[in-house]
Amino acid sequence: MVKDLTNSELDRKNILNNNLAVQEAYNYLGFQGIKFEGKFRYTKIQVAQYFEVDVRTINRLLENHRSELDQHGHEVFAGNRLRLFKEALSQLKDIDVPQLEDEGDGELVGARATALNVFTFKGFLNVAMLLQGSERARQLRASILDLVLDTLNQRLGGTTKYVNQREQDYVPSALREFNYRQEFTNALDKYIDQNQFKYGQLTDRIYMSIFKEKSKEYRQILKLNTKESVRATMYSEVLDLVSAYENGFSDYLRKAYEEKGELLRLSEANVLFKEFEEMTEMAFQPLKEKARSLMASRDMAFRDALHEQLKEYISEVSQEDFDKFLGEKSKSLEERLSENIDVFIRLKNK
DNA sequence: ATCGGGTACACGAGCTTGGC
DNA sequence: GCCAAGCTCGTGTACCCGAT
Repeated sequence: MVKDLTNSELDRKNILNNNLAVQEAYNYLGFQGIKFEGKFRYTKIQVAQYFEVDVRTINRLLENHRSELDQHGHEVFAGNRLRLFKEALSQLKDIDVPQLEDEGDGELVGARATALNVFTFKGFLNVAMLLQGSERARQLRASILDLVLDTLNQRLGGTTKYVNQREQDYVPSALREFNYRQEFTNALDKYIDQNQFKYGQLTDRIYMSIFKEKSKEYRQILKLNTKESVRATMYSEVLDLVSAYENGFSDYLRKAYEEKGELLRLSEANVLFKEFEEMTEMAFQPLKEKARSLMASRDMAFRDALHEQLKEYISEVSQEDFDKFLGEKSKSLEERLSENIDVFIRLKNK
């Protein structure tokens, strides 16, 4: 599916929030900005010249997409900041930066200018994603999409299946969940009649309650084969919630069993689950919303997977998330495991 | 629907001017 | 020669419009 960046704010944000990709794009383009306050800056005139469009066209983008552009680094310099920026500019002129000399005939800033539109590199990319008419912008959009895929592939070694395991919280959450899962299956063994369907059915009920998909549907959406573990692909926030359900429902089953004094039937357990779900509805609501939103948004951005049932929860993936899963602190599971060995031992001895 | 063009007004820093 | 008021200029912002 080819994304049309010019008409999807969500897709634009998902690229601009990916700092790694933005960094790659900067290196790739070699469009040198003026370093100011730690960021590379471009004046409105520079941006217009780069894309070979009228300055007026950039003005119109500013009128129609102001908040988005501001969010991605567009600013108006005035007063003291403008003075400092002009100084930085004239210093560059002295050292004779060819990039700046070549572009256009006039000065980048008039001496008496009292306000100035300035973009960061990210803002410049944002403009590229909005300009429909510029051929250079169109080419840049295509390169960006390739770059995003490349960096994703580079980081993840070709597969996005286990991208969920790359963040710091995954291993502790997975280990905790593993323990609660054991308690849960123990509870199903102890309190429910012998029935080959009980594990699958009640697990699916938990999944349905949290993210509106049964295990089978989830597998299809993430293209997992039968040997691949569903839980190994879940984000820590989802795993935590699964743990909460398993722990809570195990206890609920035990009480029902003790009250009844004999083994429960699977049909009874299903009714009990419905009760449990209603009882915890309000308490779990905020966590469910969060888990659904993170899961749907991340799977869209990282795995190119669409959870149809969670469509309304899709939003942008935050910069923090991109860093968490793809940035310097992100790591493969093998690295995480050796790091978390003490946690593992602690949980095992519980 | 997008783009370039036009107009009008606001703003503030630098320049000009005129009174002392 | 000095100072402050007022003017000038480049820019931003917000409209509208017609050509393509």
